[in-house]
Amino acid sequence: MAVTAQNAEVVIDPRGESTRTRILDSAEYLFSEHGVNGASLRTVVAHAGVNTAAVHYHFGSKKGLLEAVFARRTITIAEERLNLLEECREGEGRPPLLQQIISAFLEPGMRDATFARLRARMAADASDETRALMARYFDHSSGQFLLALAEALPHLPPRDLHWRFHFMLGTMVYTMANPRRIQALTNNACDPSDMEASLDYLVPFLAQGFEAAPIPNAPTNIEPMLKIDRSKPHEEG
Amino acid sequence: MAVTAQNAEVVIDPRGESTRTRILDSAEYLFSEHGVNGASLRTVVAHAGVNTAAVHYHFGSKKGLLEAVFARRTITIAEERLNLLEECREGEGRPPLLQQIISAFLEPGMRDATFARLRARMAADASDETRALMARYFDHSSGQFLLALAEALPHLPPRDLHWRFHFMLGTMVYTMANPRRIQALTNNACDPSDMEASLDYLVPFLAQGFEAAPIPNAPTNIEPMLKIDRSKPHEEG
DNA sequence: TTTCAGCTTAAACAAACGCTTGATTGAGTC
DNA sequence: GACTCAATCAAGCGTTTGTTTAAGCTGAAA
Repeated sequence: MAVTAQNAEVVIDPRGESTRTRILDSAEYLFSEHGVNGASLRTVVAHAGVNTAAVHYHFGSKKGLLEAVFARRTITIAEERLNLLEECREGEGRPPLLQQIISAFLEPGMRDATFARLRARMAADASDETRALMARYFDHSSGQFLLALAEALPHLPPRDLHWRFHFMLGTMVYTMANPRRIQALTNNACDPSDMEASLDYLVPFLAQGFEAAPIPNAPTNIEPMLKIDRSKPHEEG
Repeated sequence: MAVTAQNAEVVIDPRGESTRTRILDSAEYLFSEHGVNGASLRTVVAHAGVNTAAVHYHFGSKKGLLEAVFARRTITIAEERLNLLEECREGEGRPPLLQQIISAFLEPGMRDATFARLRARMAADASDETRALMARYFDHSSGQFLLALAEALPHLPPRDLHWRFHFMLGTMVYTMANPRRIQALTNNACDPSDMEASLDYLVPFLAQGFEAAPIPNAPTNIEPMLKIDRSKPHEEG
């Protein structure tokens, strides 16, 4: 617990640390609200109440700041995903239920609506750099969940499984990105910023989709293999 | 008919029209590749081989250029959607099949991969302006498809229907936006730029999801109504 | 008290941004 | 042949971008 503002300015280094986290908080908010290109460093430092050079002192560059924003939330998301997946396995029946796996994958990433929106923006920005950044932090847990899903759906060919995993990412990202659009479309009846309610509708929808029959005709060539089981969750850069 | 340049440069005004469409083509490509903020007017005019002032002469501003890019493709997409929906109704059984409706909704928007990517980018950019632009061009056809879906799924409460329609938009947009990510995840086995193959996997997945049982507990209040049936597909601005 | 690294500051840098200007071109009209 | 006018051009407008500089401040160690 910490006290703030007028009195004590929290625990550790009251100067450096508060500036750092204030920059991170402001950047996370403004990047998610206006996009990384759309939010300038000057608006970030104005929002954080710090100097322009502080960004470059602490993070080196705007790109470094983005990676720091991303890393701060992503590492815990990936950890919580794997923890929840572990709980699924320990639960009642040995092969975990499909809905449990899906929920374990989605829930940690949807708790924080602000960061979720930033992720959605970055997912839409298909540049090589951004894709590499996201892959670096998410590929491991994605691979683990592909394994778990394959276990829960043993009859499903890997090709179909991969497509449907991709579709699941899409619904998740879009729901995170666009709370307002569905609200407008439904006269404010559906509120995706209520993440719990979103999951109530999203998880059964996805589970049902995953359980659809495989697509019969293989148009071109043979099925691919799963590409997974790299031991390190991510590596610093 | 007019003749120009070396031989014949096609039909109408050989000066104005080719410049206009060259700007539109370059802007569509560069906006979709680097984002609207990420692609400057200077790179657009350099790619198009025209002068900077030509953009402002023909489109007024960068925002006007974006809207022109958007309008050119969107109007035909909305038309083709409604045509395909009409064909669904005329087909065999009177109540059109769920998969037919979904396919009619998705297919026209996924033919052009470049513009599809731009749409995905704009969908992730949740600014009021962008959302208003997309709503202006798409709300009518979306409303019609919500009606058709409600007809095909008479047992499904509107609330569930709206959520699932939202999820459908998500998978569509994400699949359009991120061809490379699923390719990397599956060792190039899944290629979303092959739109026909994408649809083969996407439509049954979504149809199955739509047919899931309704979510039982209504957490807060009463179901909303459908908000549709505005006669004009869009109005110029 | 002096020293010194850690951190913050105001000010400025070159480059890139969207947009405007005034002159120039060339086909159509009288 | 003079005139009109949409269309294009080179050049530059003022502003904002990410980044750097050099000086100043602060709190703890010596």
